[in-house]
Amino acid sequence: MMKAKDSYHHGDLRHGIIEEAKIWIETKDISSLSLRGIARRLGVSHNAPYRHFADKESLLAAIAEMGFIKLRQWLQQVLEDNTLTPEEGIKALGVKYIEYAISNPAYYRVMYSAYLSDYKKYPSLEKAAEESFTILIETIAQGQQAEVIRSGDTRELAYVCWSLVHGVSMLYLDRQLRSSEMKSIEKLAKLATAMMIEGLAVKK
Amino acid sequence: MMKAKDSYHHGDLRHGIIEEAKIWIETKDISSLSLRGIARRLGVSHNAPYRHFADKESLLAAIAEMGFIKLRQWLQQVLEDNTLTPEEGIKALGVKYIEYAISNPAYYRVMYSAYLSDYKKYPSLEKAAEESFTILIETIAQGQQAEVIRSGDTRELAYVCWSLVHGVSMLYLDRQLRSSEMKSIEKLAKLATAMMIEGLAVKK
DNA sequence: TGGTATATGTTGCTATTGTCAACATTCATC
DNA sequence: GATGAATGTTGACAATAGCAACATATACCA
Repeated sequence: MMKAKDSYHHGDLRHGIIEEAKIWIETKDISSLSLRGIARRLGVSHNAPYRHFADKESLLAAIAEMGFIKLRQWLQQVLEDNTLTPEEGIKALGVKYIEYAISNPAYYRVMYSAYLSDYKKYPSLEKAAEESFTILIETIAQGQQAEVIRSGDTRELAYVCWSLVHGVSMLYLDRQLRSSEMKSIEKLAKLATAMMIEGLAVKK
Repeated sequence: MMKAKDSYHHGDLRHGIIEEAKIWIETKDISSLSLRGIARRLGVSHNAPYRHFADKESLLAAIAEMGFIKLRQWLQQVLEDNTLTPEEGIKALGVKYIEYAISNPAYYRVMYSAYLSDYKKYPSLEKAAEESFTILIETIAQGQQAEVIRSGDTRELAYVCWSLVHGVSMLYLDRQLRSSEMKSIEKLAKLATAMMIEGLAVKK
């Protein structure tokens, strides 16, 4: 199924639309994204995208879903290193999470933008989001079993961790962190996760 | 300057627009917000809002600015209690911040939505945002002077705290925290700030 | 091989929106 | 009471989302 130029059919329009949307969001911004604009860039009629996405929100949902799947893959990489202690694992997950957001701004913006009002309308998106979150939950649970992470509602602890790395990511992407510190976003990520671990640790 | 019904002039249209926009964002969502819709609801011509706001983004900027001013007021209330230790103060600030976000979803959404692409276009907004952040910075600095908060770049520590409470707030507003836990958002806020304090504390 | 259902793309249309320009009315001030 | 400024209105234009009807290519089957 090759892309055939000048042919009636595009070849892989669905994929092309998603890629173009990602570029748009990265270079311009998400609020100006338009299906017609994307169609224009792809040299396709203004209604062609509707053969692949029910509406604009469905396109965003598809992108978000891919974003969560990719996020999970990134986080999974961290777990492949079996030499890490539970604390190191959680810290590494946090840093990796922030790295992901920064490296994939378009994905991350769509995943957590208010443009996707109702997650529940897209079950596969919800599933992908939950699956990436599961990695964090399980890692924390392991730490609790090893008695290096404080006991208590695992999901709640995971929410706190998630909130922290999500906050860092969003503030960074929204350019709320002063430019001088932008260079040291990695440093901030490490500081944040290090502090998080201290809050997670069992009291001695 | 009373609101005069059936008169040519509205009375206080600027204020009315902002209030109506807030209601819209709370009941519907920010992406569907339209100036014409607001004008319609206020029984005013579709272009009347342009006498008060240069464009749609300017309206959002005005709302965001008010949001930051109000946030600062909320946080300031915490500081008025002189009996708090630095740690308690920081914890209370964090909880108050989250309470603010939850109690004022429309404000908070606008303050941190991607719809306001360029903060720098609105200097007074930037100033209001920085001023509310200053409260956190100064409180942490005091804790450092009292040697109960770890030393290091104060602004960076403040960024971590801000990220955490921002993350909790955004995830809550975006309904990413499971409904069963939604009731206990206050509990989550307390847990998060308590963990944060442990990460901030000086090592013993 | 040829024919047909289906997937994919196009054209044309309507309703809505943001925003501009020109005009109307009221208010505030001298 | 007159006049300039503030505020509101009317009418226009371009862009957009999304629907319906139509066109073309593709896949699959007899």
